[in-house]
Formats: sequence, structure tokens, C-alpha cells
Amino acid sequence: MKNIEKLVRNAGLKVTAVRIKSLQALKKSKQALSHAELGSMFPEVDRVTLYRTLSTFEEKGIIHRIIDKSGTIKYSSCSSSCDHNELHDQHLHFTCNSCNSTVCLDEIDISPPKLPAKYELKQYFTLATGTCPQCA
Amino acid sequence: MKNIEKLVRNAGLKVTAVRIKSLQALKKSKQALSHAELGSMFPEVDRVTLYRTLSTFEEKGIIHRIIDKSGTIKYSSCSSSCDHNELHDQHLHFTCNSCNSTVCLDEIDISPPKLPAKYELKQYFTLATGTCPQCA
DNA sequence: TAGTTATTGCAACAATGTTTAATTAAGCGA
DNA sequence: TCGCTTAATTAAACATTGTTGCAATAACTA
Repeated sequence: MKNIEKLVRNAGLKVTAVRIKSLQALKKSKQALSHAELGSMFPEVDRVTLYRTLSTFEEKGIIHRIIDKSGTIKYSSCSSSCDHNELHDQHLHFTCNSCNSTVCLDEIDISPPKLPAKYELKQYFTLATGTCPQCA
Repeated sequence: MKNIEKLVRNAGLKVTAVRIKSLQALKKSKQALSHAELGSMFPEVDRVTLYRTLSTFEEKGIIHRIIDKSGTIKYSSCSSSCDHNELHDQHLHFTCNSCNSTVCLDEIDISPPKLPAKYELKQYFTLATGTCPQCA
């Protein structure tokens, strides 16, 4: 049984064509993909189905969302170990101003800020922008 | 001449009712406001006018946008000194998971990350979430 | 292989944002 | 202060993005 298929099945989800192809696309892609981008990769897939597929994957923790510089939601498949409810798993993301790609930079260590008194920290999101190696 | 009026005029803009009331609202508000929130504060103002007013203010550097946790664009008036094209002026923002308010935490010092080789850093956006003092 | 249930696809809708073009108001000089 | 010029506002139409309900279909289970 293929890897992707196993991922879907283990999440307690039925293995369907849409799920396989969208998860495959996300796994293969080096950059995070928006609903619109996935939609144009698979024009035969219903918009609504794609919305639901992505939020199901997200609920199950198979993928996670990244809000890019402009507020666009993009999705990236998770490394097997990551739990995005945990503060230490919220890694740095980077959006290239030139090619508009967004990637996870897991290897960079981000330490959460100390907040003023009475503020309780739950999550910490960081986004760097600039020029990526491909566009440099 | 009032403060707000001066701000608008100094930006090279005509002083109009919509500009005064929207900028006043942003100045008075402790939290950043979305287009929708400003719209319901001033139902008499045309939606399109409000869109244009906000982007004009942003271009002129009178206000700046904050992308909150959910990707919603919110606006906050700038302190007189801030230049949001400068890395050091991109301060920490905080969204409360309970009341959904978003505020600037100017006083917290954020140091930009070291990026991997060939990545060129231009901007660094940070967003903390959790519980704010009012909701604690 | 049939039955059960999750998933899909379609239609309709809601919210958000953009563009064009006509009207109105602000600010300037006479 | 009046009228001129130009910026700003408004309304209509449209585009994009996201959501909901329901009927049809496909995936898994026994």
C-alpha cells in the first residue's frame, strides 16, 4: 500500500481519488499551496470538495495552514513528528517577494517572546519575507 | 486645527468626512480594526470608499495593516515614529483567542531570525496568540 | 455482493474585494 | 467669496472566495 494512502487511512478517512491527488500534490510540492493553486492543478475536482478535503486534512493533523504575507491561506504537508498545537512545533515560514512562494524553514530555531504581564501565550506565528535562493 | 485633520493634510490628502471619522476611530481604538468592523461603525459610509480610504492611508504610512491569525486584514494607526518598511519597526502583534482583538505590542523586542544561506531577509512578521489581560 | 455511511458534486447563497463611470465636494487662485 | 480644477465619493456591476444543504455516488464492512 502506498505511503499517501496509508496516511489517509490511518487518519480514519476513506481513501478517495480527490484525497490521494491533493495530498500527493502537497507532499511533492516544496512550497505551500493555496486552495486556488490546488484547484487549478485539478480543474476536474469540485471547489467545495477541495475546501472540505483541505479542512479535513487539517483537522486530522495531516497538513497545516500557513497564513502568508497577504493573508492568503496556504497548506503544507506536515513532517511525521509535528504537532502544531505545540508551541515548539510552530516553525518559521518564509514568503519570497519575487516568486511569491511560501516554504517552511523547520530548521530555524524560533524562541517565543516574553509577553507583558497578564498576557498568556498560546501560539507564536512567524513569517519572514525577502528573496529566496531561487530568485536571488 | 485638529490633530487628525493635520495628519490627513500633511499626507497630501484632502480632508473629508470619511477620512476624519475613520482615522479617528482607528486612533481611538486600542485594537486593530478590520474593514468590516469599521464598516459597521459607519453604516452610512460606502463600502468602496472605505476600502479606498484604508488603502490610501496605508500607502501614505498613516496606518499599517496587521494580518491576524485567521488571515483577516486589520488596520492600526501608526505611532508617529514608525516606518514599517524598516525591519526594526515591525513589532509584535497579539490576537486574543477569546475576544478576538488584535493589538500592537510595540514595547516587546523581537530579534529577526538568521535565515539559511542565500535567503535574503526583508521583513519579519510575528503574531502571538493566547489570552489578553481583559479576558484572563 | 449488498448494505451502510462517508464523501462528492451541484446549486444556491454570503461575504469580500475590485473596476468603471458619473456625481459631489475640497481646496485653490482670482 | 466665487468659480475652477481635481480629488474623493458613490452606485452599479462584476469577480473572487468561502459556506451550507441536499441528492447522488463511491468506499469500506460484514
